[in-house]
Amino acid sequence: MDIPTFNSRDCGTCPIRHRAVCARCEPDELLELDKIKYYRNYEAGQPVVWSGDQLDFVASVVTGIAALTQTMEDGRTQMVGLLLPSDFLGRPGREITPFDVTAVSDLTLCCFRRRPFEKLLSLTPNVSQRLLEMTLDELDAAREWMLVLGRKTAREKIASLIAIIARRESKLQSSQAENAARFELPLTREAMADYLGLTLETVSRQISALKRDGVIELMGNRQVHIPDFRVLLSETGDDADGGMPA
Amino acid sequence: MDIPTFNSRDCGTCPIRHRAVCARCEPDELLELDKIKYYRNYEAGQPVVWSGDQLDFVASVVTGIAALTQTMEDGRTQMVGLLLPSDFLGRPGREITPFDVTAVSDLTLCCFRRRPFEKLLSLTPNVSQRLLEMTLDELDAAREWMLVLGRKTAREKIASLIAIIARRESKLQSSQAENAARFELPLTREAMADYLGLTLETVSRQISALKRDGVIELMGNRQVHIPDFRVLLSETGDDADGGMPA
DNA sequence: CGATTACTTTGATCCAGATCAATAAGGGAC
DNA sequence: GTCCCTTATTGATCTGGATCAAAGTAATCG
Repeated sequence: MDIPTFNSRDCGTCPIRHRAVCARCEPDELLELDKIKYYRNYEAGQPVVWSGDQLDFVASVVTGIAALTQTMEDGRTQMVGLLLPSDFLGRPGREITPFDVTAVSDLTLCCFRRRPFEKLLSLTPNVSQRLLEMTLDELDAAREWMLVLGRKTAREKIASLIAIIARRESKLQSSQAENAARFELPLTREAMADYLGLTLETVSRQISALKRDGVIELMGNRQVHIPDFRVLLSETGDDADGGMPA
Repeated sequence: MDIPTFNSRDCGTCPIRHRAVCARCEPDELLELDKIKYYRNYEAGQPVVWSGDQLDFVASVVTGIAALTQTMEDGRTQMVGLLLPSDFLGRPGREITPFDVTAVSDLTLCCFRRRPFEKLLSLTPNVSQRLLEMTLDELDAAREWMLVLGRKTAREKIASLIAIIARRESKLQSSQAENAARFELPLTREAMADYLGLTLETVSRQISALKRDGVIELMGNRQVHIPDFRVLLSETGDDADGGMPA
């Protein structure tokens, strides 16, 4: 993950300008992007949009975490996506969001008004290629997650979720000296349950079990320490090699 | 879903040229696409690629059905995607497939060698926009499916699967005069189980139950008749309005 | 045509995770 | 500090779907 520093300040804040785009865009493409860009902030728990509502912008996550959830007629809910920094939200060519979007932690979005963004897309192959890449990544992650939902046991689900978060978090601080890691769990037990297709009681029980078995250590409810990452991975049920991008 | 007939024969066979692309492409972009295009055929059951293998082409489905599946260390498998005609397979910018691709029925793919296709992508905004659209559709479908896997009961899962297939099939023949439909189930019980995160016994039991309750009628094992589509939908657990694209 | 093989249905039992219910532990605000 | 409220843990019981086991039904092939 090399971040070319065409313009270091902006590259750090707007994922659509990150990497690929920055490296290859013409300066005036970037100017165009900047002209229609603005930031929005949400507090933890606050809704971004409801399913069925108009979403008049597309955005990418700068900091914080957003959840995509779907709700059934009788109120059962399933989280169908977890947007971490640099993930993309919304889609060009569609006005309506098919799921609820909620800020799970304090959240900053880098937004682009839809119309100008779409226009820009049709003119600049690099921007749309970058967007395609991001979308394909999210699709891979979604499919990875289907395996988790469809076939894993409760214990494996918890281990998988912790592994994914650990990987994303420690990628940011990239301080994973060896096989240990330490980070903050950004989700409540309920949110985890919602993501994993479990109940919050089961989540709690399995976390306790992993703690008891020495796979993870908890300081308070959120601060996690993983003494040996390989042990955690062996609990996910995944293939030793290929497992888990996201 | 209007299919503009820029060139009716080709539009019917190559989904990447369908719709959006056909309507907006310059003739020479289409020529470029045609130059690097070729067809491949697979028999039902035959593998297209294995997880981890090189995939030196990208493709879209012309006829038949392909399944994307992932396998866990201990052999548990989960289908993570079902590619129906016009769906896209493979991704520009990545050589390796992260899941097994198998022909579920006899299958024809419209293939493009990777390199020339990527080059074309970077030059023609319309083609990459079209591809982006298709990818976003698949992403939506994947997320829809996460709800099915995470929160639905076995009966609801079966009803959802039948509803999705019915919608895709009858879209093709668009002969759904009123609320009835009749079509071929293209999957074995085992493949359904694999997609739904169930066992084949449970699939069989639930299909029998839906038959007993008059929601569906079977002639042989594969031919399905749905007397009233709305009854089937009420069994999916989805919201009356917003439910199930894909 | 019967034989072999693959697919499907149905039955009996078991167990992982849901559900119901209570208690404990943080974490602000005052 | 105490009170209130949200989040988390733990226990007891129940149940939907898995698992194990056995027929039943098509399809394919010599």
